[in-house]
Amino acid sequence: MKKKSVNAMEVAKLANVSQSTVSRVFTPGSNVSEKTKRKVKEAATTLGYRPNAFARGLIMNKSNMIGLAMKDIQNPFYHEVLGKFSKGLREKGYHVLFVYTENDEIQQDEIAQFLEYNVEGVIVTDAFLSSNVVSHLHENNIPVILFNRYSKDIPCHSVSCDNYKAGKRIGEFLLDQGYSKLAFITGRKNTSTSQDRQRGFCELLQSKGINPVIEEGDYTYDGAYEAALKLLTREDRPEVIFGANDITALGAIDAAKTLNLSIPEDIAIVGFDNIQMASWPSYSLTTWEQPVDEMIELTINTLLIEMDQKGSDSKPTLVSGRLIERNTTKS
Amino acid sequence: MKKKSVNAMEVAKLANVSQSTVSRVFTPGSNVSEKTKRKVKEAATTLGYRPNAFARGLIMNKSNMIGLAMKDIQNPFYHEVLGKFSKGLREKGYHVLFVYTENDEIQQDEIAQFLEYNVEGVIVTDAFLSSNVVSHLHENNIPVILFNRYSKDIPCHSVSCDNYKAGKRIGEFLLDQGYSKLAFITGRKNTSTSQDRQRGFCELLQSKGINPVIEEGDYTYDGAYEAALKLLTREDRPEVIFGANDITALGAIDAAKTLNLSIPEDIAIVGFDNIQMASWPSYSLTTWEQPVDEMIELTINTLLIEMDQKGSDSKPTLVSGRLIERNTTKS
DNA sequence: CCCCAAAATGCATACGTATGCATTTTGACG
DNA sequence: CGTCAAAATGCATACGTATGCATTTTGGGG
Repeated sequence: MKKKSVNAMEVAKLANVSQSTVSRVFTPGSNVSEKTKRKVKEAATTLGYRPNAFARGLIMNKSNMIGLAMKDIQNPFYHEVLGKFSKGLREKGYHVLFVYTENDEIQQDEIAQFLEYNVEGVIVTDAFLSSNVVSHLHENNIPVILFNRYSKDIPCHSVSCDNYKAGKRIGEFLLDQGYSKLAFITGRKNTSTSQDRQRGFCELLQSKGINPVIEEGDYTYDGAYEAALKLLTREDRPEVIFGANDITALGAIDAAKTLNLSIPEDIAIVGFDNIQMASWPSYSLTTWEQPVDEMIELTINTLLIEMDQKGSDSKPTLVSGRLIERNTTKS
Repeated sequence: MKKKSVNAMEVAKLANVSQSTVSRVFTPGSNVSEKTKRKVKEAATTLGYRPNAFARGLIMNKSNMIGLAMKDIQNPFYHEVLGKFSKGLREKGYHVLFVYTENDEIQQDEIAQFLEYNVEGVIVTDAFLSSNVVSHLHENNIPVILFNRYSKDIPCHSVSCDNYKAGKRIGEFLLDQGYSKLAFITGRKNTSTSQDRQRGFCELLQSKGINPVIEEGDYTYDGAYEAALKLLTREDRPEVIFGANDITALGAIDAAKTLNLSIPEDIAIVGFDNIQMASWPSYSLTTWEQPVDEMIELTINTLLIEMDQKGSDSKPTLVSGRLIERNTTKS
């Protein structure tokens, strides 16, 4: 069985034109008469011809691919995000080269794929970049954008929720509800998301003279469960736990249930992300909704602009979101 | 700012060799002396050279890419699967071209991407292919494999859990526990997974003279919640609900909780997939574990074999899995 | 019917790599 | 040191497409 690579030449022969003309038919905005365009398209369909993306990419120095890196984590939030990125990018004519990374930090050899395949941009969600990886990409004129992460040490664009403000707003909300003993379960400590939510939350409380208890989590259900158990068995039990994300909050809910505490009477709980599960009756979690669609759109647009005019100043983009009140806080 | 495409020629000049030699250095198994290999690699590092995958793919007619198609669904099971595929394929030297589809059936224009980029194989999870799409791929010598799906109308390989046997086994188990009034909530009716689980379950029960109640779901939490409400408010309430997957079962659990039924005393519930959430204390769901790692490995290996020697007979591969007993069934 | 600008098309080349074949280098042995 | 097979390297070309430039065709006005 032979390799049947139907190429532009064969189409050209069948349509009695030159290979150039075939190429032009498949290049929008070229000068081709309607008549030959029809003729060529017909021939192409007959032979089942499709332009070879490799040859095209080689000569045009354009791959139409975007690299998408994502870390292994049990958070449905990112599954949703992945789908929306894929859809949004396709609408703009780009394809997704996907890399799943197991390390906290994107490694050189994972970037290597992106470079070899000439991706035109890279989106990183839920993972880090060391600054030399970023500069490695920048040297090759490939813009990078962090989704839901940022770092001031690393010169690249980012789009995320204004976690600091959201943390403050949540603190404010909880004080308004009359709570005075509050706790926070962190995510992985080295993530900007966790840090900012904590900082906003704590600063607001401290400005009112309240010092929240901090317990360390890692954005996983199990980690949060353990952390919540510690908090809930303190002699001085908090009245509210704010979890760094929804999964964390769900872990805390289950820990409370295990201890036969009732929610929100004995312990109130607040999460962050508004994943689908947060609305399930078993949990009905009060949480912060990130405007995912807006964030995705911003990310894609920022990246496309950056691909056009390389080297604009990198700056973090922040969106706000809003509080979703459900039944894990008193109303 | 110029396009700085460091190519093999520049490396060759720096290392005082020919471009051919540079190419050979980056082609495993070629004849190159150790000395020049070192010299070239050093020059390559200095210049930051990476072989251009497009040029390489063009001449070798080999893209080292696998197309992965996945449908939009709120099932964490597939998130896990995606990660493992990505990892497994990379270990074999392949990259992932990712396509998220919103339709039940993979469309021609989604396949088009795969063809243009010369993917060497296609993995489809949780979605369908019409037979003309499959033949379209086969015409181009691209093997396709269905993960967790199959169809006897469509001539292509597949790897899935033996859902029929598992359904039987679950029926058997529940009868052993002494239940006699059983119900099943389907997934999307047109999926082989849902059909087979239902068929195995029902056939076993019917062989014992029991007719389970069937309620229609769609593999979503909300659909299952509604379906379970219907079942649980029947005058003749079932003792057990078997949900076509874990998400379905979780929806059923929450419906039961909403009605203040206790689990498993008033109503027992069984799921399928053993997603992480099934083990969370709030649910602690009895379910069927699919041997995901084994399935992934089988899928990848089958695909690679098929890529080597095209055109072997397509046959479904089945694996078994096992029952995980937790607290939603009496022990 | 002719003329000429504009539109359409063809020709030739370039993109960066792999590889068959020719040529040179290596190194073991006589 | 000479010989010669094997190893290493270089040369030239091909992969399939896009595009600048040259050439041909088109069509409208005189």
